[in-house]
Amino acid sequence: MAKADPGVDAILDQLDAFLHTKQLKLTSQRRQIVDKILAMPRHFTADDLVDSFVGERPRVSKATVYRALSLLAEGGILETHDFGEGHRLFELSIGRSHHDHLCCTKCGKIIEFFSEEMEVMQDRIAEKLGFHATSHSQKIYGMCRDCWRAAKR
Amino acid sequence: MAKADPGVDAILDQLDAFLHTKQLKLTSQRRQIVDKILAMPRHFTADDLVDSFVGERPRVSKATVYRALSLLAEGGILETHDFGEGHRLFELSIGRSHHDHLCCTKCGKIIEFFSEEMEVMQDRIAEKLGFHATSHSQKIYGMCRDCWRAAKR
DNA sequence: CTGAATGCAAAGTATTTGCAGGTCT
DNA sequence: AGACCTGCAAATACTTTGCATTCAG
Repeated sequence: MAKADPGVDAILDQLDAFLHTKQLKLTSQRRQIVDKILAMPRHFTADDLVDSFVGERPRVSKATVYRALSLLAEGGILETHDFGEGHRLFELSIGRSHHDHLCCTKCGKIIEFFSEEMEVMQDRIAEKLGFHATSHSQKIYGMCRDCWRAAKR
Repeated sequence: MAKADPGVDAILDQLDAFLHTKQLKLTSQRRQIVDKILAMPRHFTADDLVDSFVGERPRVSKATVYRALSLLAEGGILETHDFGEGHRLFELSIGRSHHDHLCCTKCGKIIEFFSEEMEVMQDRIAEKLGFHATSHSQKIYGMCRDCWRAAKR
């Protein structure tokens, strides 16, 4: 299953390349994990991924999932987010352009956005402060349209 | 001790006001916690605060510290940050204007910055997406001047 | 073949909670 | 008096680790 998933090859290629640089191996479990990630919603937790293996034939253990997620993040295949809910969220970064997030504190909905102007401004600020920036994370918290409407009445 | 700390009264006032709105009480432990917070570095963890009570005469328990920190955050006296190290950092927000952070991924140093332009832009983005924004958090990760210099050679 | 990876369960962290007794207002 | 608070220890939630066995290159 998940044999024609768009991007699976590109991801495995990048993973393999990364693993080679660290003399690590592309195991069947790591392949399975990549497959599963493609079937996950945009943002998922380590536990979501672990759960997706319950009752599977070649089961992958929790420890392996956690270890793989760290590697994937280190290799730039996944990005991690912390929306302050006590656990990390992962998001596939390959084939997706950089973006930031609006988080509804009421219903938990997450909306993505991107602003070139903002990116430029961030670089300028970092530079001015003698900082060599490599990434950034920006979150705007509040209420989405629906929750706001519901709260106002 | 900590009797002439600048701001302690302002903070206790705001805390007391907040507690009243929720019919809660300003206990001696909560006062002690506020005192200790004033003696903490800019960013501190719940555990730092718990530790600051070891061997004190009227000791304050871990549970109480955690409960108080939640209240203080809820009342807008503290702000919480998550720099992805597995624990929350707290920061006094009273008497301090809003700001964002540059985080050095090498040495852990945190530099604050503020940009009016950026604030305006964030509001504009939220509005355009039908979002009622209440706060935001922006972090730029990278290397500070010193670490960058050390890494280049 | 050999170093790396896996599964399992146990160990850690960080934080929360139940409860009996103590304390503000 | 009565609602709220506290300390304690036990419970949670998430993540990491030790170790014997299995596997990829």
